[in-house]
Amino acid sequence: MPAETAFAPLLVVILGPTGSGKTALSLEVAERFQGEIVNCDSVAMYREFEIGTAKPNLAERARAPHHLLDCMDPTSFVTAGDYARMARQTLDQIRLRGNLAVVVGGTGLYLRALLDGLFHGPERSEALRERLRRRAADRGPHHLWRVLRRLDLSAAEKIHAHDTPKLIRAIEVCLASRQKMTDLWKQGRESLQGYRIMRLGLNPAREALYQRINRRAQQMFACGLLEETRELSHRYGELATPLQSLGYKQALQCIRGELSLEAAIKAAQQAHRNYAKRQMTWFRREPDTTWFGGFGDDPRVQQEILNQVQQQLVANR
RNA sequence: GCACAGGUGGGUGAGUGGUUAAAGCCGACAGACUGUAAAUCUGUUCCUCCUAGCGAGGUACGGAGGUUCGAAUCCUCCCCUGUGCA
Repeated sequence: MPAETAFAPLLVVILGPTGSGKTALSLEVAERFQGEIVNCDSVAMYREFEIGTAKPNLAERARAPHHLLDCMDPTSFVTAGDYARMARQTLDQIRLRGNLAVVVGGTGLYLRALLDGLFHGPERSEALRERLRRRAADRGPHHLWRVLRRLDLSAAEKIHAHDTPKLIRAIEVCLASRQKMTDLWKQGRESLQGYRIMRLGLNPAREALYQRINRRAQQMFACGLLEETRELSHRYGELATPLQSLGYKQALQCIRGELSLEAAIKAAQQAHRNYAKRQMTWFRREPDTTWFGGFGDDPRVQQEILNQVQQQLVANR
């Protein structure tokens, strides 16, 4: 370990798929070591979205300070860049207070943006995107890909011709910066400095995870997800970003009469399961992660993790 | 009991004599991911073998026979399911 990081403060990162018990675990860690929790879940950042996001409830939030939770207006957009900036500021403040920062979340891109940084590229341009989308609509399915190939061949080789959002971002970067996106990538990223990062991964058995996800999604509907969705869609319009996400999307379809309640629950469960799987694909690549084959609310898993964090904190001194 | 309709791979559902191990969709599994990522996209998906290939063999469209060079597809009988009439 490099000398300058040997005495750097510890940063605990808890990652894992949805339903793996990250919240319960983070609370234990924060309580025990005077920690503050930094949310790293894209949808949980939006205010007023409660039931469908499985945010920590009020009693849970009282157990430790929480950050980047409930901090955005439902009509706003958050990007990975926004998140990384806010999270880094939050981390600085926690450090000044002498507390342990515990980053908890399931949004892989946000976590990477925070820890590794993003490349130095231009921000989104809504106008440009609108133009691209419109042109793509009447010029056929591979139009965007052909445009990108002309602007940045190696980017086009990496991005599949069907992957519209990534093609649009790449074209946007090339056009706005007047450089190839892949050239900008070569300039590197600004990774988070000054912390000893301890990544703890939760990886419960797939079958058990899916069962838990099914149960939880059903409970969300039983606890009033439909009512919450109805209210939020009235207030912010059906197009509000968080209303497009897991559970809310299906609830909205049910409200519109496109899905029966039973079908909506099934679809929501399915979407959550698929999401959990995608998260695992992402997190498996996360470097230097210590994996635990259980749920974060399992006392044995908690005990083991508490011990390991303890050891790291002692080693820090 | 009679009359129709139908039984296809994990599910759904095409296919009605031959490049059909069987479309498509879903699921499952695996993968990608550099500013809306709870998004978006890709691959594999009967079994066995290898020199790992538009490779070889074996099974497979309810069951048993049959017709045919060749059957998921045609014929016979049987077993199930749905609907209508008794």
